[in-house]
Amino acid sequence: MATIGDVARVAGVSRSTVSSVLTGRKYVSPPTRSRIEDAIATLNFTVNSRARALATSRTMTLGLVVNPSDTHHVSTAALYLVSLAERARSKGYLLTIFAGDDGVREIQDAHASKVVDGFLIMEVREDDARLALVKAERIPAVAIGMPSDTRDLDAVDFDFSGAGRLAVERLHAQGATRVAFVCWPAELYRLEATYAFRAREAVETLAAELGMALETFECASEPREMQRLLTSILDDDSYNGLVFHNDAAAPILAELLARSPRPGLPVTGLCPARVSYDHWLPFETIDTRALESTWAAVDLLVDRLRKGGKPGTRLLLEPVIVGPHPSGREVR
Amino acid sequence: MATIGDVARVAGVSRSTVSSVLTGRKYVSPPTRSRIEDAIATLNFTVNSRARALATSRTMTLGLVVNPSDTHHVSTAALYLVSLAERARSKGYLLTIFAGDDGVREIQDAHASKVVDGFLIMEVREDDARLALVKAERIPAVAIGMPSDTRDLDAVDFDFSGAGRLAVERLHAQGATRVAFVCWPAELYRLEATYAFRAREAVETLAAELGMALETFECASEPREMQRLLTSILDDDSYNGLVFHNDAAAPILAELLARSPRPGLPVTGLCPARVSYDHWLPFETIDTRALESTWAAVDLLVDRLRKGGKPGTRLLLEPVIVGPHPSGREVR
DNA sequence: CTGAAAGCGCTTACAG
DNA sequence: CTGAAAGCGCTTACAG
Repeated sequence: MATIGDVARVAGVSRSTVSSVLTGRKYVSPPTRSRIEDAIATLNFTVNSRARALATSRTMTLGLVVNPSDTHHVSTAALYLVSLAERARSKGYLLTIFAGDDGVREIQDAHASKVVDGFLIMEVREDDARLALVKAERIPAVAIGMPSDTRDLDAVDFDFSGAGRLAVERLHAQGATRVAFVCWPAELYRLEATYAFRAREAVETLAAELGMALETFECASEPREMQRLLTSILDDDSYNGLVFHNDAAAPILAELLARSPRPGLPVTGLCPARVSYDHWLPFETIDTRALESTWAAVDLLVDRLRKGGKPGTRLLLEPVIVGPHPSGREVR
Repeated sequence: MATIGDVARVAGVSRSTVSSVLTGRKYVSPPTRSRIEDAIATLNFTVNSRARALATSRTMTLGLVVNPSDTHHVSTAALYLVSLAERARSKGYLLTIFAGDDGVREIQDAHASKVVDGFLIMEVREDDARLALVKAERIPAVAIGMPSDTRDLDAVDFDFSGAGRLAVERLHAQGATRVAFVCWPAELYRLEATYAFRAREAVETLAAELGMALETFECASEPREMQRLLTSILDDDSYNGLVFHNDAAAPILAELLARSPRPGLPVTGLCPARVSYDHWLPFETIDTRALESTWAAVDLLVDRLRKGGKPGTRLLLEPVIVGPHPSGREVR
């Protein structure tokens, strides 16, 4: 493998001059530059990223911190990993995955060993030790999720509160008075996963304000349980509205509604457009914009890394209604 | 951040001795060792991975090469990214994602810039330029998929041929004589994605041998198309058997069968147990063991990296029948 | 506009 | 058993 020294020799210049054209941080006269470029081409030279990382103390890679057990519920998040990597790459960064039960340890280790420049933290909780760590240690990071306290923290998320309210409004406008709210497993609310409890809070609060009778059903993660719960709700004629926030149960709800449609029951779902599309959900859905929010997080982190500055940006993506069957829309 | 020099000073030894305890490649007397360990603890020292990588010329990270457009079809693969990262980490490696339309370029660049030690190549095709590259350049890599020619190549996959045969046998044993075979979109066969065409070849060949009438239906990737195709097949009473190999269409088939069950129609599916479980597929399924095969690929690559040796290992995972509704089994 | 020198933080023969 | 020295392949002030 050719090194910068080889290039310098072939081009008849010093190593620093080669480095100058490589980094582009210094003016190099056109003739010298082109001699160097020729040498690079003939030697098929590529900068050694390890050496560069050591010299610059930047690795040009982002760490994605996920909790492997949470991913079980939020497996849609996994769908976006590849897109995240593409997004990062388009900005000159690589993406490496940190999946460990103890995210704090992962971040500490990775930061101490200087293996990445910053972190994207997924499946954020209201009281999240990982966020406390990055704040305290001033580790570059952005939260994908929205805890209440975002002082000194960069955070990006879909507006789950707004979406919860919008869902209730939609049903209210259709005359719903007795509404069932099917949501995630109880565990996620115990953990206070922000995407779960923000939506729930909004749904329950607005329903109360509007004088609607709302019943909340935490939905277990076993298909059998899901089916039992959903069947009992669909069979209960007293409901005239359903708010649905559980990506994992979406295919089963679609199945049940396909088996016995309930045209008189307005349903509004919250899930990524991709889920709505793949399962062809037969009801309107508020796109939780999973892809866009993770992209925005990448953009924000890269920006912070490049320009520095104090964290504290809070970015919330607006709810958008899609479907039923948004097959006309570009979805991935 | 403390460096190895700081540790050496505090412990009153040379930097090389510190390095010896860090790498564990040299004997260090217990007293010296414990002085060094104390110093490491009090200084909260962590090896700088960039410096180590430069010195050892190993990065301790694996590159996962995926094709972002294929992932659309094989989105289940994405489900396993996190697990792959965990598996790699358990062996001391990090995992970074390379998602680009031109996998060859990705690999070349990453290899030249020495950003990873080896590659896991997903969604392998029969005639795959990425594999040609790693063979020619002797780049450490393992294919997740099984091309016909595996000379000088490490390859791991689920036995899609065996599974195709098994599926046909199952239906044959149940007296099926006129069988519909629903498979992936035509595009995947044009590309000769090995998991797709191996299964298909096996299904078609064995059905012919057994004198069964088999009709193959390539299934588009739009839900609407899927539904149309599946409906027309289910409505056609002349079929008395169905082989189903299309993870993406699984939820829709489940939906249709839920709506109008066809107890007289034996169905055998090929898909990851996870898909069968999540969608609660109402028919038996041959688990394509996606998680296990990717794990095996990690293990093989790490082994190759550690022990060296000529590539040429060919590992095929045996088909296993699960379901219907394998809810009793541990699935992730 | 270009180059010589020092430095990034490790590891690894090589002496002793 | 331990240490001094060279080297991994870059970048970056600093001179000139």
